[in-house]
Amino acid sequence: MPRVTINDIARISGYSKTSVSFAFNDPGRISEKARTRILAIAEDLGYIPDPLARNLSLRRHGSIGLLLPEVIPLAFLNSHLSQIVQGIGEICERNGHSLTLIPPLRESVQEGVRSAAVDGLITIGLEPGMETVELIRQRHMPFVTIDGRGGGGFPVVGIDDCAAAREVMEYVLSCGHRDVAVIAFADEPQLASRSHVKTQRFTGYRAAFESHDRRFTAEVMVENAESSIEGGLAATRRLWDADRHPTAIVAMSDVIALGVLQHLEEIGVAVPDEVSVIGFDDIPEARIVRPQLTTVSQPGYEKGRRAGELLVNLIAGTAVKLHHVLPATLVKRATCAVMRTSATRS
Amino acid sequence: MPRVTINDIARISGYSKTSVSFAFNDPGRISEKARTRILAIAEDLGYIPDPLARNLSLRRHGSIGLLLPEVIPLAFLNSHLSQIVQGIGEICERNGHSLTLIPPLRESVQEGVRSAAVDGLITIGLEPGMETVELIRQRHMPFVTIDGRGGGGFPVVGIDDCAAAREVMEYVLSCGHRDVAVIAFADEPQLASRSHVKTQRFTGYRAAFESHDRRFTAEVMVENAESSIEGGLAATRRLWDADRHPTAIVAMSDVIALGVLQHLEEIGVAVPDEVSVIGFDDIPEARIVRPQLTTVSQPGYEKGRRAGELLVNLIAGTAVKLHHVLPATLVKRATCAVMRTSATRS
DNA sequence: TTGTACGCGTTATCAG
DNA sequence: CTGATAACGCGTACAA
Repeated sequence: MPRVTINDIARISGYSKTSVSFAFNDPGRISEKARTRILAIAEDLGYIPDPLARNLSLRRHGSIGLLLPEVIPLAFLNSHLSQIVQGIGEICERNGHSLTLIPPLRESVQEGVRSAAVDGLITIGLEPGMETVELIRQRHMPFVTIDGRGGGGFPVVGIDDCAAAREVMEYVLSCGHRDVAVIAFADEPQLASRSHVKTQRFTGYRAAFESHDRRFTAEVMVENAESSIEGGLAATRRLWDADRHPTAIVAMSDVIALGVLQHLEEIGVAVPDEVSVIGFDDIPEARIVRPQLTTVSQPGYEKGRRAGELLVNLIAGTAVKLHHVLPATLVKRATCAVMRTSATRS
Repeated sequence: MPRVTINDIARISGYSKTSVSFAFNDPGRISEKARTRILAIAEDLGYIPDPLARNLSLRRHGSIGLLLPEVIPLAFLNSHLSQIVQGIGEICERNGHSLTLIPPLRESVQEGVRSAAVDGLITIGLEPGMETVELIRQRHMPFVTIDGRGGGGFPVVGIDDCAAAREVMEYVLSCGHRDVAVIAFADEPQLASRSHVKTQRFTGYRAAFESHDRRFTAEVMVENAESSIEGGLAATRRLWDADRHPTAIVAMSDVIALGVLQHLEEIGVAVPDEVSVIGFDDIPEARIVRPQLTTVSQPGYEKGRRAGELLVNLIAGTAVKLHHVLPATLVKRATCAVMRTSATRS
């Protein structure tokens, strides 16, 4: 049995398409008699308006898009994203939207934007001038960026990454650490979704060093890593394989830090006695791991919620504040300790 | 500046809509001259085909739907879902689809199905005869169920929950535990997405008890809980508040078990010395928590992957095998111990 | 209160 | 061989 369309109902009931549509969407505009008859026939044939055609007519999709900078299996390796999704989800629900995850299509983020069937986009780490931004604008599609560079008419939700990074590094330095390693986000070939955050963090680290009369660039070991447990594990392995033994490792994300902890445990290095480890994000796992992870708590859920709210307002044309900076705070748990005054290492 | 449509390009170029469309989608069917001219004008005006209209024409959405039994913030509290999403994501990517998360719309799962703008649905815990199933069928929409009841033409991907539950409980009993508590999934008012799994698990538990010449129903304490850390925490609190102190707690999910561990730690009960705890799923956190969680490892990623593959084949009309049962194995880590032979409790 | 016509991109079918 | 016409699906502004 083929699909039942509005025309079938119109033909069989003897009324026009318009009347059938009104029977469902604007009952007051047709006679009670017509409505009853139409609804009965529709019910009988199991008529469901085709969402495809319905969306075209209404010029809306009923869905909000989350434009991912990387493939889904990779993106969800970081539970911070999961938290953001939860926050966006709360708003979607409230507004009767679904949430469409848009990975790079045929390896191209742009291709994803071109064909995205959504009413608006939440993006990650966009900056004015990027090609992706131009494309979104060309499609006249409302969008919000999480962790991007704001300013102008650019709608952004994020934290002050520079200040947070500085606070972390000040803490590490004040603990007496002299041999510090930073495990940073790897540069992405595609959408450079973390480049702004990365730059901000480095600025913060540098400021901390300078306030201690030290030189970041000359003193600190920097490793790049995929933001995942595996990434943190590999980066730490590279460090030790090259015989570089920092006494403190500052990771740009908790999942990376989790990998660091795992590798250190495997090679028998005690945390925090021999090496301190600090993460960033404060994902749920940070409280589960032992010792509990010292990290920067940033509100992932709230970031998603705000971005969702802002986007919905942008779609409705009622947006007021385009620039949202949420609080982030250093949470001192158990993986960062004051350096012992003995010889730092061999 | 308003949206540029195919009609604008047709009008300005002097060709018809057909030719414009061919210039993009079937270059061989128009002259080189026409193509060049059309493409130039389109480029110039920044023409992007409206995905809304394009989808209607092609009768496809370019998206796969994941029908969630509960609101997004709640659903993602369990990382097992996150793993499933990753698996589905891998397939989406490969086929150029996006992934649409469909929460209950206006508190109704059915409403979500009605308006879902997707080419097919991956659902959770559906069983033949359910209202939701009828609705999906009415929409002529291909679907796959994860953790549902199979048989007939019902496409299912899952594990043997009964056997896995039996194995868990056999192990617990063989460790000498006499006072066992089960923390089960709470019954859902909406889509009963966990009822089949729950039934299967109970059947398995019961079988284990019987093979030990004991009676499950009479002996075991059963608590229901939301599948989240918070849920496990609350259930454990209820147990202890009622002065019921099992020596082994069997949770139906790892997140619940994580909550159990957290509460036991808070009230100073040693795991596994005083109480053993067993989870289900083997989410990444099970290896992060200390002591490491004894649990049933079921392949969340693979479940998603298989479901995605099956759905894509169903959409293409090339599906072969409709019933996929994946392996699940008991992983003995550190939260379940042999009962000491001393008095079990006061 | 109800019907006509339009919008959108693709493609089967037909005309030149 | 090239290019145009018309139909698909629905909702709704506008006309009757």
